[in-house]
Amino acid sequence: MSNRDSCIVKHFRHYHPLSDGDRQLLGALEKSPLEVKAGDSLWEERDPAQDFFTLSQGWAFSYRQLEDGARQILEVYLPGDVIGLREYAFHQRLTGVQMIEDGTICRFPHARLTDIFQQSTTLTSILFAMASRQQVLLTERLVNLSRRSARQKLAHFIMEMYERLAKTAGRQEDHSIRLPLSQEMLADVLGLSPVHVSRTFSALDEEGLLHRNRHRLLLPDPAALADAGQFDERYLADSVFAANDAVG
Amino acid sequence: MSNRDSCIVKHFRHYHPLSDGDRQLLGALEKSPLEVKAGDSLWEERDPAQDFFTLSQGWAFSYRQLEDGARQILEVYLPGDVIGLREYAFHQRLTGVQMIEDGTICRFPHARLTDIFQQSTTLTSILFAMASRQQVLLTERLVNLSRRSARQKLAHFIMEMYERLAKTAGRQEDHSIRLPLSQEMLADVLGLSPVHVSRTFSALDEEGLLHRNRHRLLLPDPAALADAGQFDERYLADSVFAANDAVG
DNA sequence: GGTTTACGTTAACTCAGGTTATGTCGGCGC
DNA sequence: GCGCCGACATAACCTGAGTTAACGTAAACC
Repeated sequence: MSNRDSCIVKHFRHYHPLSDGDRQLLGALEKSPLEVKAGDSLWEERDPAQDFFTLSQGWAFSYRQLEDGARQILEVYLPGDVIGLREYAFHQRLTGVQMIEDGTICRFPHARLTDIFQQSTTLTSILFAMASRQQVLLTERLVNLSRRSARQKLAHFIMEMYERLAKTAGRQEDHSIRLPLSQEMLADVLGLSPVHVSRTFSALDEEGLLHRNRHRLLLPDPAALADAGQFDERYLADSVFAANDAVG
Repeated sequence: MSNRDSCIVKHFRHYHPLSDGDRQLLGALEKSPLEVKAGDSLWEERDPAQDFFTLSQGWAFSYRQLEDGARQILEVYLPGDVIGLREYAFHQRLTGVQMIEDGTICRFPHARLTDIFQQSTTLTSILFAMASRQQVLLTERLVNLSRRSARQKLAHFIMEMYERLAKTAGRQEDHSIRLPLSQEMLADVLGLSPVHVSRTFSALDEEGLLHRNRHRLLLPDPAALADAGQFDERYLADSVFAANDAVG
């Protein structure tokens, strides 16, 4: 509860109240926070997989590099997200992770997850809820990639970021968000070419659904943008309470 | 150990040896096996989410229905797979699930998962490994959908099924598999039109990479097909041992 | 045994988005 | 101020896959 709480503890508390024992257990498992720079790689594909990270500050993304040089960005991580759950059952990393901006991360050793399983049902439930949530985010991204037009893809992704940021960082009065992704990164998220991302941005801008100023995006009418992207926020419905119910 | 073991117990044992206590815990949680018909729906989007199923016999798939009528198939489940982990942290189903063939399923109440967390670290680890594996499968499908040509998509999906079937049902001498999906379903898996699935099948057939006879597929040279689909089986690397390491 | 129905095939045409190439703008070192 | 560099914009052209529609085929039903 004090401000000596680590970033891991803070994040887990965001999901569910923790007992002192839970807090100590989490604290004991983590190594000291690590400062990282924009562009730094947390790991690359095929690296040995032996820990998780929590992202305390800054943005990151995970990606797959294809044989033909294309890169697919799989997930964008915001402060508070846990990174690396995907590879729990694997010895090797299957995806790389890089920082988008300078930030702070906390290491969380893989092998000792069992300590948590043994000692705290609450923490176990939270971890399970996090894994569930990530699978749901990935599912939505998959649908977005396979079945929607460029216009819908972009509108949908921006709405997702808008809502996720609202939950962690609060909402701006002017309905604006800061999205520190280059158009090349957006293309790699959305499965488009950078050129077409630019075209699509211009189209949305002309329609008045979206205005850009460098990395700041203004959404004059979020509901209209959501509509343009077939965005249905149910998949972001906070996962805390369902997990709580199971615990309670 | 006896043939009185339920299908859930069988499946979990496939991941990791279970103590008698673990077996009893699993057995106590499940309801009786349920016979289901091809086309039966296990649930639909927006249904309340309160249990998992294990698939004992038959194939199933999960899907999302889009506003414009398109359907995206997210995952194909084979006998032994656990269905519904995705919605652990949600109150509502976000995807539907239907049977592809007649089969048998076992219900596994959602709310009581906590009993497992409290009583068995082994079972908890297995469940976590299953969730990790599903996220990895989904990741690969996402890459397949967003970054590969129709030819690569089809080749890749068939290779995935070939390898997954090899693990559960063993390998045929003639390198053939039974794939009970209509071309319409394949289209909905791969984000293609049924027409183009047909064209692509014909092209692979002419190249000698694949021969079809109704639902039976013959792969004269699996390595060549894998190559055509940029298929790298690392993402199917059996997840049991990594989880075991954590337990041990 | 003939009709129905579901599933697959083939061909002609269309179009969203990729590709390539060139242009613009803001920041930065000198 | 000048030139460089990275990020974005715009335009012309190309292509893979969607769409539509007509036709085959095979199990299924009376």
